Amino acid sequence: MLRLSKLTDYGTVIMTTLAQSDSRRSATDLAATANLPVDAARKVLKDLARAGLVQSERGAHGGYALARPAADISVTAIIEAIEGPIALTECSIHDHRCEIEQSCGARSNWHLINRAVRMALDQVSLADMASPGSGRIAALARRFAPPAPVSVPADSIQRMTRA
Amino acid sequence: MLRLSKLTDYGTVIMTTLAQSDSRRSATDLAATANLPVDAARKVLKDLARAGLVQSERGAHGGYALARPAADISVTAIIEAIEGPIALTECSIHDHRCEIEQSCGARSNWHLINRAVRMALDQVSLADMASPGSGRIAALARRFAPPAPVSVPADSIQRMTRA
DNA sequence: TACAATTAGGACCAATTAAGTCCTCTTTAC
DNA sequence: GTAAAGAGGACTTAATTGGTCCTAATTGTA
Repeated sequence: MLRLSKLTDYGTVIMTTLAQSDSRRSATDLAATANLPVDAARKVLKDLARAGLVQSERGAHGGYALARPAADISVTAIIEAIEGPIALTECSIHDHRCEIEQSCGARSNWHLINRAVRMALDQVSLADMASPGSGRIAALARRFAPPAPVSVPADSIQRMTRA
Repeated sequence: MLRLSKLTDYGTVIMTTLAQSDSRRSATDLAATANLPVDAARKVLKDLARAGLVQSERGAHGGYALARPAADISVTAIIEAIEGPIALTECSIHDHRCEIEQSCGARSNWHLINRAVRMALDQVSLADMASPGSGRIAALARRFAPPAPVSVPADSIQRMTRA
């Protein structure tokens, strides 16, 4: 569906909450603040810790804190920590696992499209997510808009039907 | 998983095949050319027809053809024809269907991030997909690369931990 | 007119994936 | 020693996807 999993969504919310805290927070505490199911929050935090995005401390008074400044954590990093590498199609990462690979003219393009999407996500940092009014994300969206008019000029249209 | 469904993938392959044909092709024929399961191809073609991306003709010698020039069909259109609107998160399209909506600081940003991704996809046309050597997609990927150095300059990092 | 080739529109089932729980173990402060 | 916390993973249920199949409607041709 080209949709992030719910856990990933939770992940961004939790990270945003963490970015706005100045001390270590427990999973329970974070879940309560962010209004998330506790067990799910725990699971997500474990993933984030494994990926090195948050630092965990065990034991009484333990909890989680960002492992580095929010500006240094991209949305991509959060997504990939929870659901693995971004890959719009099977062939955008693994080669040779697709049966039609030979006959498929689209493959090399998927690599590139995947990269474009990944870069879009790469350029949004947790700091951007956590400061709604900053306008940096809006600026990014603007930068990605088509350079010229939205639709291709009619005389440049090359019909793909070939002889 | 942030992955397109297999049917969508088939859709792009089928459309690519169609873009390279100069006459109407039957579902069976297209499936054979593209090396896809026939039933799946049929299903995809029905979706594409409903969305107005291909024109169908019933009866003997019926089949499918692109409804407009390949340069006028975006990858977004193909994706949305098969799996509905692009929405990275629940809240990127529907408002009010998420329980944590009030408390969630990330929502407004997801709208914008979603838009950025959508625009990336918007700018790839079927004509681009169908001509592997054109370099237009590579150019797009380049345009989306971060403007300055990849990592934010250290002195501009604003720690999100607040008092 | 009958028939064969096609698309239209779903229904159905099996396999996979995601979401949500729960359990046990380890670590640490008090 | 005990309670609070994270680590790691198993398990169950629900949702989604992928693949198949069936029946109707349409159209060219013998």
